[in-house]
Amino acid sequence: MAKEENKGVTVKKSEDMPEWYSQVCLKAELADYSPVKGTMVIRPYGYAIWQKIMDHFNKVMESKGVKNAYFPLFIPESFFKKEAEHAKGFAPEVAWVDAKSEEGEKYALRPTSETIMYYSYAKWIRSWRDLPLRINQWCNIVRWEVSDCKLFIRSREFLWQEGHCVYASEGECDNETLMFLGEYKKLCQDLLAIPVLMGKKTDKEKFAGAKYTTTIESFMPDGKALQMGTSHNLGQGFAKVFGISYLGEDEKKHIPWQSSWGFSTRLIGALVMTHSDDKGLVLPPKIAPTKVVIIPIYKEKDKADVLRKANEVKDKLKKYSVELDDRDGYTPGWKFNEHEMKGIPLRIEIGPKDIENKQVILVRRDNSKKEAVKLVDLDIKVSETLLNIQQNLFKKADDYLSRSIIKVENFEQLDNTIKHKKIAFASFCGRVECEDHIKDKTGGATSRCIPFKSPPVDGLCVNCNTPAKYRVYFAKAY
RNA sequence: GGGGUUGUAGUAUAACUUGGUAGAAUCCAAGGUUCGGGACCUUGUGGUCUGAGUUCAAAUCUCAGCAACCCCA
Repeated sequence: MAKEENKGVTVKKSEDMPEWYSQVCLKAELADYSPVKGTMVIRPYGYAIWQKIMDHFNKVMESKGVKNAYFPLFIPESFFKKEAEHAKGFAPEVAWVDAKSEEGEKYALRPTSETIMYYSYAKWIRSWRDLPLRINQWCNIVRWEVSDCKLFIRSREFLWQEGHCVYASEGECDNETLMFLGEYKKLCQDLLAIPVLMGKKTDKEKFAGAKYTTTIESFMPDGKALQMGTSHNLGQGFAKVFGISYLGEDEKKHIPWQSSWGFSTRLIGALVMTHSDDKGLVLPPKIAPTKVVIIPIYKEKDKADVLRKANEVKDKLKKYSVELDDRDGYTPGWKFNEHEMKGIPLRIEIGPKDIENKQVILVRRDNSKKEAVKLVDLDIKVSETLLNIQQNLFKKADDYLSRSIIKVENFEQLDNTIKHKKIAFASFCGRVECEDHIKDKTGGATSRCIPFKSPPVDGLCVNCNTPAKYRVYFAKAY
């Protein structure tokens, strides 16, 4: 047990989640604050997680024919004005730079890159042979938030990927919009062990300028939903205003269809909130930069023997990204706590007793279970346990999500469900006025998504009692 | 957008009410003893968020700025 208040996380996740969350991010050395309000430093340990996410998704994109590229940070004001809905949607949070063009035109720092990219697309796309065009960029984004900021979850500058594709046909665009959303779901569930709800956004919540927006939503332990990624079918609106067209095989000019899709460093925030506990960060093995840490335990006379054996074990397990903590001057207990704070999935303790018994002690971060494992079985045991931790974390989160969804039949039930920090699954007509009203009356519940396989509608809208078009998940959200 | 709380070594704090030498801890550095769940001794480095004002004198009182956190929209 920690004796000093300032050593571990000093509040319980269940009692003060905002404070707990900040402490875990800071003390696990994922992130730090920076002097400009609403900005943050992603520290090496946090960035290592982002790199793992990038590695995973770069492979996915490569397999789908998406190329990485980079477009400028600065966007001319006139570009925003071309697509009215888009301009209106982003206007409140665009940051403008002081420097202007020689003609006096203002420049924005990109809040998203549709306009600057499609200017180029219009030059590059001439023929049906140029399609489909699939380009992604990894970059920083600036949205000058006025509401409260939170590490990873909401900051004025963040990192993301944005994919922008152009297709000859609507069908192809529809298919790939969904395909990329599906890849996001796989990333969240397989890599991050975070279950998600998948569906469409309502008209109120869709991306400014899109024909429709699809989304994956996760549900945090404090009862708030978190958008994990979105994929938009942009229709032909942007193509029209940016002059993107191609000559078809029929020798006629056509307007193409476009999609865009993105996820951000927010995923790291979701990762922290979903799995971690009162001892600090808990990382699913697949995303953990270090999966196994070895702690040697010795008195001075045993030191050489223990370290030799510890190095042998490290070598044997090197395919799991294993670290040997052989620092002098820290007791084993200190090291246990530190690596628990940083969420390393598996700990191996090796001391004189273990060497004698040809074994090591294996300790899981997710449930603290300790077990003696014979050296001959270690490789297979580590492999199995890492897999089991990954599955266990997903299952816990998935059970929580399932338990949190409450089917409601009227407004009173919806309101009650939101007050109890659950997700209400409600019949809904889809009108913006109704959604505004629900948000207002429930103290902030927004529609998270209309599931793709929405059950047959048999009821009336919870707000206006007209026949409902579909069922929608409502929850408060980050 | 509205309201509230807070800001003192790297961290977490004491002194603030009643203005008067910023003090213990921990971290960090050096040396020594330790080492199976946050060990200990000795020595050392390091601090009042920024800027104005009041005052002989400001960590303390006033104002503004900046930042963090919380609640509500």
